Amino acid sequence: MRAYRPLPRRFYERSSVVVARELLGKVLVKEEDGLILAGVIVETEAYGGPEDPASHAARGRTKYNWPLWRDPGLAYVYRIYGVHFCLNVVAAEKRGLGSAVLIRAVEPIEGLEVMMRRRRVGNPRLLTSGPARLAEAFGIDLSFNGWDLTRGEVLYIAEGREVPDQQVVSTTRVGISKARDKPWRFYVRGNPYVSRR
DNA sequence: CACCCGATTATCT
DNA sequence: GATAATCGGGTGT
Repeated sequence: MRAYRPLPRRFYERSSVVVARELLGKVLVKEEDGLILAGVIVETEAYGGPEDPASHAARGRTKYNWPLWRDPGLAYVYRIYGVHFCLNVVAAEKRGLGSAVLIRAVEPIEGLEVMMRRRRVGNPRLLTSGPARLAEAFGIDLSFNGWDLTRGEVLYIAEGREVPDQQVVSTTRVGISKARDKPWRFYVRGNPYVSRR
């Protein structure tokens, strides 16, 4: 019996805004040769298709963003500022719409020692409280671009705990210059691993 | 080819 | 608060 149950593809076959909200409380899992890393998703952001100027889909298809136009449930990993990686999961009512959800923060629950070694920090709060921080802690790089997160192998997202609406905060997205009015960032109120800003 | 900007973070002052 | 890290993608000469 598996420790974590991967979310089925149909979970991701909804609008990215709905999926971003529903991903709160789910578990990001990485399995590397028996080593297990896991963290509860506590912060996400929804990005639309080409009609959302803040989305990478607005650039049209490029060498790296091709997963955005493939099946919901695939990972879209990109390099940012030349030095970091960020993890998205493709989410849309149907294939080809270009929308996705950025995983911005998780609360680490398994594999803390390995994460601390990779991140070279002692304070647990600095391990995974930001999209590039969690990518480094989990060892996520461009080799996972296009990875199918529904297969339950190596890197996937699993069932977790329900987060009641009362604990969910919706605000505008972080770090963008276009379409700044959309309230498509979601996080768990009071969780210490939510990224600061 | 040159230049600018970016879904970020660590490390200064 | 300011800056460097320096890759991917867009734009303009």
